[in-house]
Order: sequence, then C-alpha cells, then structure tokens
Amino acid sequence: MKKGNLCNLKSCFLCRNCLKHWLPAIEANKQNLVIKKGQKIFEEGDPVKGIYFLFKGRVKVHRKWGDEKQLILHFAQEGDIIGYRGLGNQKLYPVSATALEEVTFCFIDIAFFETSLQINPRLTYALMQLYANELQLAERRIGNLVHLDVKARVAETLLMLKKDFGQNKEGNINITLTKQDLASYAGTTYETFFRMITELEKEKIVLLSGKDIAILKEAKLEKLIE
Amino acid sequence: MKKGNLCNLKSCFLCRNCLKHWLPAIEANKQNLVIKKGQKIFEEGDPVKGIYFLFKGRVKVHRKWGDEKQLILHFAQEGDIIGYRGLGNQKLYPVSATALEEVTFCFIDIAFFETSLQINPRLTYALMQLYANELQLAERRIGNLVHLDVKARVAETLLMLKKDFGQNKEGNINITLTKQDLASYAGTTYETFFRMITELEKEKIVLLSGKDIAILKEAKLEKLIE
DNA sequence: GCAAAAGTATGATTTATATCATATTTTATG
DNA sequence: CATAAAATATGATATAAATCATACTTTTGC
Repeated sequence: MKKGNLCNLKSCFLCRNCLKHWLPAIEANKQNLVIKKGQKIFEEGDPVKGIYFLFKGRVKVHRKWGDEKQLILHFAQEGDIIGYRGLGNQKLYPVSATALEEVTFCFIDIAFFETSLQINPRLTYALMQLYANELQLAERRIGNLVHLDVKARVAETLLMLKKDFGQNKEGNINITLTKQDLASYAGTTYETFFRMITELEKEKIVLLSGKDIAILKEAKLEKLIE
Repeated sequence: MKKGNLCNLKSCFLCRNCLKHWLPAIEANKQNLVIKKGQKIFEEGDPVKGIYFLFKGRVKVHRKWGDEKQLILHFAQEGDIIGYRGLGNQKLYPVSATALEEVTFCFIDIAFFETSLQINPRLTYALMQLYANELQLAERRIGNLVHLDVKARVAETLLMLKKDFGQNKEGNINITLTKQDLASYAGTTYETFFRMITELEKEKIVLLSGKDIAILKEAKLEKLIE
C-alpha cells in the first residue's frame, strides 16, 4: 500500500550488503508497507515469516514478562533491519515490534531472505557482525543491571539514545519517547525513572521540556557510569 | 604442548561446520594447548588474536565491573567455541575466559579463521545462528534481571546449568562451581545466593552436598520463574 | 469539542536485597 | 604437614528502589 516507490534499493541493510546483481531479485520479492503509530509489525510468539527493513519512522522492539511487565530491548530507525532476533533455532519471534510513529518498511519473506544469505556471503557476514555487536551490547546491559544503580542506568540510557539517534539543532535527543518507554528501556519503573531524571535535571546535567531531552553535561553522565 | 593428538578434526565447532576438504588446512593451522585450573585463556581488553575451541575441561567467560564486581556470562565445555564475543566491530575481547579445571583447547589465529569463514559459508551461517541464540538468551536474562526476584533467577540458573551440562548418575548437575561463581552467574551476591539456595533446599526442591547440586523437583523450579 | 484514556508528577510505605560483620570449614601451596 | 588463602555459613543492618496512592495534564478517538 504505497504510492511511488520509497525504496531506492540502496539504503537498507539488505540492499547495502547484497551483490549488485541480486538487487533485481530483491526488487521482485520486496513488499513495501506503511503502518500507523501504535501498530505492531510482528508480535512475540508469532512464527517468523520474514524480515523487515525500515525506510521511515521509529520502532520499539520489546517483550512482555508476565502479563503486566514489559521490557524494551531496542529502538530501531531508518535503514535498520528488524525481525532478525527471530532467526535462532526456534523459528518464533522472541519479541514484538511496535511503531512509535508512522512507519514505512519493507517485508522480505524468510525463504527469499535465506536464499539471499546463501547467495551473498557478505550479507551473512554482515548479519553475523551485527549479532556480535548486539550480543556485546546485551551483555553489557546485563552487567549494568547487576552492578549499576538506576541513576547510572538512566545516564547510560540517555547516552545510548544520543549516540544512536543524534541530537537536533535545539540540542534535544532526536527521538520522542514517553517516560514509561524510557523506563522500560532502562529496566526500571516509571516512578523511579522519573525521580532519577528529575535529579539529573536539578543537577543541570540534562534539560527536559515535555518529551524533549537535551544532554547538557555529557561528561557528568559518563562519570556516573564510571 | 600435547602428547598424541587430542583433536580428531571432528568434534569442535570449527571442524563440524567446515567442508571436508578444508580440514587439512585446519590441521596445518591449529595449535593445541593445555592450561591449568585458574589460568586465563584470554582477558578482557586483549586484542583478538584468535578463536579457541575446547576439547576438554570447562571454562567460565566473565567480565569485571569496576575493580571488585564481576559477572559470569557463560560456561563453556567440550566442543564449544570461545572468543567469538570478540568478533564485533571493536577487535578487543569484551570478556575474559578462565579455566575451571585443566583445559585442553585449540587455538586458531584470527586471519585463518576469517579465511575459513569466507571459504565455508556454512560456517559463517552456523556462527550467525549461534549468535542469534546467544542474543536471545542474553535478552531473556536482561528481562529476568529486571522482572524476576533473586530466587527465581537462582531457579533459572540451576535449570540452565542442568540443561547445558546434564546430570550424572547420582543426579547431580554435571559441573562443579563455587557458590560465588554461581552467584556471579545469577547476577547476585554470594550471601543472597546462599540464602536462596538454602531455602530451595529446605523446601526439598534441590539437594546440596558440598559443591554438588541435584535438582529434585524441576517443575517447582520452573513454576518459580512463571 | 468532549469524554476517555494515556501520560505525568509526587509523596508515603514497604520490601527485597546488598552490605557489613564474624566464625567456621575446606582447599591450595611452599 | 602446616599455614595461608579461599570458600562457606549466618545473623544484623542499611538502603535503594518497587509499590501504592492520588491528583493533575495532555493526547487520542468518536
């Protein structure tokens, strides 16, 4: 459901890492889609039918614990691949992906994706590399949860968001999130997150206005983490 | 430093996933080594010089937080590959690997390993698959740290160890660890770990004798995790 | 444009778990 | 074998952070 062709066969993870001669095959197999804010691209427990590439808009990758509690594992943006967490032994998505705003993306079915991996060893290698980095990140988070206090984890969260999404000309981190989502990403409750970020504001380390967050003193945030 | 040839070019992750015709190349490039209990195979921060394959003995993969605190990320055993956590963008090991007993392993230098990946796409794919599984595991651990209490995490730890290492004829989990290492793996302190496992013993869910741990009621452990 | 829902903001209370302290037992080592 | 070092065991105390409670504000949908 897309007017024109948003995909230029260049920018996404798949096209960037495939042989030029494979691009027509991608062209023939891709499926462009648009979804609205709040809609899910896939849901935890669903069988893995394919892989997704984002052209526009941000997505949160998250998972439930019990009925109430949730955890956000990743925020994805333009150019990113999502759904790859489902490529383990068990062919079910271990996570959900929900649009944080209107999102345009491309769907590649799993069979074609697997063929692409076989035909483009560089793609397989690039994906492996991506996993290696994600694993490192995940394991650092494990340690941070065990050994850092919430304030330090909030600091880490803000630094990571700035690194991943950059800041706009006003100095605000370039992604709009609810405090609840920020808390779910930092691995704490809304209330505690709120108290910590309020402290950081009082200490003039960050500046808040509505959902906008600007980091005023990056060095101080880094020091909190050690 | 090994009498005879412990490596049969069959059992390790590398040999299992390479073309038959590549085995002589592995034979020519491998380096068998033995180290004693407590010795390190590599250390966090070291440049990644190669990848290791275990023939015999168990290894803990761990990382320090600050000067005092540590976290165990993985226990590896015969047939396992270690060092692959260092294959991300940054070519430094993010973790250390320490022998839990006498360990025999094979060292493959990084250049030869990278070549092996290029020549054996199946190897790259298998490694990717391994990362995918590890990432899933790591992210489940993140959620468990955020949303489960220590007792549930201790339960999870015991179940995972049983799954990975099996149990011997006496019913004990087939790996010998100090309570401190178990605690560092569960993401808690020695004292709290001890209290929790003592509770589990009082409830007749596990049986302890020295360093041996037997799971008496697996279903109850699973119920603790939900 | 209004009602309902979602998000924000804070104070009070509880609780899980880390920290501290200390004694005993087991294991390693010259 | 002796002595040091590491691991085990357990009680007492402190504290960080979750939970509960409640009011206000903004956003969303009909």
